[in-house]
Amino acid sequence: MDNPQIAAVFEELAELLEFRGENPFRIRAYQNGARAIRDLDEPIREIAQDPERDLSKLSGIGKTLAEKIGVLLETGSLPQLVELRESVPEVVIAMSRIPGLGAKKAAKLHEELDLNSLDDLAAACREGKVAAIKGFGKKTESSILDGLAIAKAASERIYWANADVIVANLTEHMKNCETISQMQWAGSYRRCRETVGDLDLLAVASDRTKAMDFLESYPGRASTILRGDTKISIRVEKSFQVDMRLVEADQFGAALQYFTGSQAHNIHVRRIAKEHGLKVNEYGVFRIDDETRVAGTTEEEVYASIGLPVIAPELREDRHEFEWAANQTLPELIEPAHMRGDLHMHTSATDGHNTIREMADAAIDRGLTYIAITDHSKRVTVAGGLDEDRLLEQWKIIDEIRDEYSDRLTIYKGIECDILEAGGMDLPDEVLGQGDWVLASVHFGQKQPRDQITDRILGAIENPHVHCIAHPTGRLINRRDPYEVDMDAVMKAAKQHGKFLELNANPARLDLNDIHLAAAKRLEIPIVINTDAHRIEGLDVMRFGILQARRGGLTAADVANTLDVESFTKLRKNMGQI
DNA sequence: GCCGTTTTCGGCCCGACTGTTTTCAGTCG
Repeated sequence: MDNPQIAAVFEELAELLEFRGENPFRIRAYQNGARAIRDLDEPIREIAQDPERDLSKLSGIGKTLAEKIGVLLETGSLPQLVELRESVPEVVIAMSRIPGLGAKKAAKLHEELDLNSLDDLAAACREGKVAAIKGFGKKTESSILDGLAIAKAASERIYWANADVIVANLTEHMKNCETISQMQWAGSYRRCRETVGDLDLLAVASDRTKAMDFLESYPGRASTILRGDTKISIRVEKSFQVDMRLVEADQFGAALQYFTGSQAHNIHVRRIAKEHGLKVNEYGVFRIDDETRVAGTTEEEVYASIGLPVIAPELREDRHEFEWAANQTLPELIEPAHMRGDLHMHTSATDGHNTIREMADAAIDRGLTYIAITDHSKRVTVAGGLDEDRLLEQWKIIDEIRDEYSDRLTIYKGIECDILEAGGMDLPDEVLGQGDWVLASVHFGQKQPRDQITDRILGAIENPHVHCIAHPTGRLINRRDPYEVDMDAVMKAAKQHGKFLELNANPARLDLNDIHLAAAKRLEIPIVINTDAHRIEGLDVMRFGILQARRGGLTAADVANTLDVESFTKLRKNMGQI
């Protein structure tokens, strides 16, 4: 089992224990353990096998969890989990996913009414059986019915890029609200997570009622979920939740810090604050002994009050950021202005929509100084992939137009060559050897077992004509799981053979993920961030890749295509690629 | 279940909102 799989076991364990009414701190210990393992940038198996190291020394892992990890690594399962699964009916778990119902209420409903499905629950609500239970009432009953209707859509996290569009529209609307003097988006949107579950808007308003009315007048509003004195929640576009919190101007920094999260990061902030004799909440920072307020207007103040510099929102996951902040070693994260090249794009020769010249001109418009043209190889028949002859023909064209671009843009002769199902590359070595830049990628046989697909990718890495693995895990967020590939083995091989790994900037892909990126950084494997553009506008997704890189803690120095052409060439020479 | 320059026991972040309650539990973030 790998880190995510082990983390998933403890997450499920925590969830099931909640239904059993276990000690909430014990539940949280399992959740913390799961997070610690998921966030680890090295394989937990290696730590377990290293006689010099001790799993229980990891933060959040104690004696009990270390033992259970051992069992999982050895046997692949945990008897405790099997038992718990049998004791908690699936329908109870399904019920707890309905907004407003948690573990306690779901368990109570199941206990009082004989329910076998969500349909049974809906029927019970309509018959008034739910309202008759002690602790439940008419309103709960109707909100369960509402919740059932939207449960599926409401639980779906959307791509950051799509949330960004909603944010832009709502910002445009709210800008016209005269009573609001200050506003900012917080939450996972501000932390630039690859997906966003809801949006948090923070605002200072002289008239809160008017500000809430104004939000409710947003044309895209579908409904209002709740409205109190300081907080309102609405749904936009049928199901997506948007919260607005109204705070005083001198609380803005504390509120921004608080609502940006993550929850784990905030818990850590408050723990440090306690050690300083301080209490942090969304209204400010206060001395515990006499309630004196010491900070709150800006985020800088809040962090400074506990002796830390401001931490970039992308890093606020309680991974390494507190250690870095304390040591003054927070990374200077990569920014869009750092990018010089884009080494993965398609043209109308295969499934792209623009010509080489159009892509080149668009790249120049975007401030790039080098690109690689990387159309598909012949195996990708649906895309009209290039065979040997057509590829050599395309490279001849690139040779011909290179001179006229030479003072502005270097154009590399590239290919996105498929790694075949049975292993091996889709084009012969003597052809690949004539190009400048060879991406290798998996498009077929994605569901192969772990060993098989890992071997295919390792084979590509060992091929001297391959320079980079494109979209190394193949996942499509919310739509397709990653290959069962052993990423640790891929990274070690990439390091050993001097190959790049791609961070694919397409908002549906974004592989590598933040944990992979942190691991690559630790192993000093150079990353390239590529757009995989299929048309001119596709070049603009670069910024999504950069946000993902920031979440991995990458600086410009960790990303090879921030280098100018000369330095990039020098790096490749040092890696033995040319 | 985890953790420790006050602690190996006794804590564990903190508050808003809701619904069903007469003072609070559950849920959410």
